[in-house]
Amino acid sequence: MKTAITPTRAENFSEWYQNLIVAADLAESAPVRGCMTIKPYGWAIWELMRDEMDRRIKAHGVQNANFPLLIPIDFFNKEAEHVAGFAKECAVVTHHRLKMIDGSLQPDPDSKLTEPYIIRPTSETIIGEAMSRWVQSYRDLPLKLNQWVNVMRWEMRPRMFLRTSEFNWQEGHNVFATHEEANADARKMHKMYGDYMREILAIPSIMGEKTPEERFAGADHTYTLEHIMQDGKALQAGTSHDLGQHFSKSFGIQFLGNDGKLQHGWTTSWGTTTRMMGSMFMIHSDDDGLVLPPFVAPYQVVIIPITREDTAEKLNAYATELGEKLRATGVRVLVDTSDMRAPDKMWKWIKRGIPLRVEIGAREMESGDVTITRRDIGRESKRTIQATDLIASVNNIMTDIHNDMVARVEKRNAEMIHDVADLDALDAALANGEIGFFRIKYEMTTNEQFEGLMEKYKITRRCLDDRDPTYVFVAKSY
RNA sequence: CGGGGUGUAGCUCAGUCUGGUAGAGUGCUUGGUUUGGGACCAAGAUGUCGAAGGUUCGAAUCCUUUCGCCCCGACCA
Repeated sequence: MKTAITPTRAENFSEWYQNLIVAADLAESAPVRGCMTIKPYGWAIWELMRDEMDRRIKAHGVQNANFPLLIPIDFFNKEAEHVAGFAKECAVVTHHRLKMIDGSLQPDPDSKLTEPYIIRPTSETIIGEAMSRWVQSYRDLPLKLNQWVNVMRWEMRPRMFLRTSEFNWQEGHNVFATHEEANADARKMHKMYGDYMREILAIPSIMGEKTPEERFAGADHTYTLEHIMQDGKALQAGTSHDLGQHFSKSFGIQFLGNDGKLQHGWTTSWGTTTRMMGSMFMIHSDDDGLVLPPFVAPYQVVIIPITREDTAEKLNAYATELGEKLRATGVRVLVDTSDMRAPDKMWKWIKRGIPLRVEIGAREMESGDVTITRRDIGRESKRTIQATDLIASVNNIMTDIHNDMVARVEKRNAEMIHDVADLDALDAALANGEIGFFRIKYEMTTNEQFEGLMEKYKITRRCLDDRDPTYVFVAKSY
């Protein structure tokens, strides 16, 4: 059977992924090293994801703000671990003017900045500086801030959506009076992300704490959401950090308690990025292209009139009218009356992952029927129902699709997680070509033998198992 | 930054070794026949051959310089 995407997932997974992005018209690589242009269809998905995430963030009492893109270099210098973590991937702004020199436009040597700026790779430092002024009294706490911005990390190995030099994200930064509150907050945001990914993106996450080796630069605790791709590799899709007092001490975030004593605050930071989109595309899609979870699909339903020359006008009008009735139930509908052949339209929207396709031919227009096909299941789900029944049930169909998608990923995740008794068993499984996550006692991974396996198989510790933190998941990752 | 590739039509690439004035597939436009899971026929448009310099009667092709990108390593939301 011919597939819309070649090669297929089984033939070459990473090439399939690249072609998927292009075929679904989501993004293309930009004329800037490591960067991508997110195209309108891809951005529409991000806007839906962002809007829902933003609602949930605000429901936690967080306020949005916007901090500068450029960060003075000495801000970065204030937290030692943090510098070490990001120094190797920073873009630096050194000049403020261009000049024509020997016929080519170059930074004007006379415009060199006395102190360079770095383009933010993350904003703990510049937000920390602001917080040190904004937090004076215990009455100012908790202070909860978030921003939706782009950041830049000069990554060595870019991949569309998964790792680009520039990416968009939300970064939340909170301050509390006590460590208990801060840690509870980091966990709360972690859980919020997990719920969001399941309820909106139809992705059940592997959730847990990062081991000390894998922690964020400058954090006491890092809570992560790991996703399992169809090829068994891991992808970190979101994190929440308990930063302890590292940043409050580096930046002087201090307040007077109601006991009259001056003390340092306790901060958290938490973020999700456009990488979530990559995860969602990789997890749900198939050899015919994108499969979108209904709640973030820019169009949830596409109506395709199967026209002939003599019926086109009436059928297009009828389809448009049906589209209006469906829209009135709250679903996002596209009526494709464009000047293309019907089969071409079908493939176009299959590749773009629209959850439900509705086809209407001339006879159906007379009988009041429509033919519907679910994208997540494919042609086996094709059936003919009354248009009035579709209108009555379309929202339930969306929920069904979403729930089925969650269940499918949940089943696959379960199959992809393997318990291993010791390092020899892990070695044997990997040598045998087994893919997925391997669950092993954490204490078994803190030795040279494990270092050797990490090297040999390119595996890393993903996170501790929330259900029993003496166990750790290890896997290959993106 | 080390090792290996590559740059030619919107896209994917052939042509370079052996110099002779620009090609294929796909996409695009038009016309006709088609139309419920990727149609067919015909006609047509599209190029500073990454850039600069050199050799030559003549350069995509040979030489020199230079720039970009891709893959493998270190890094990572």
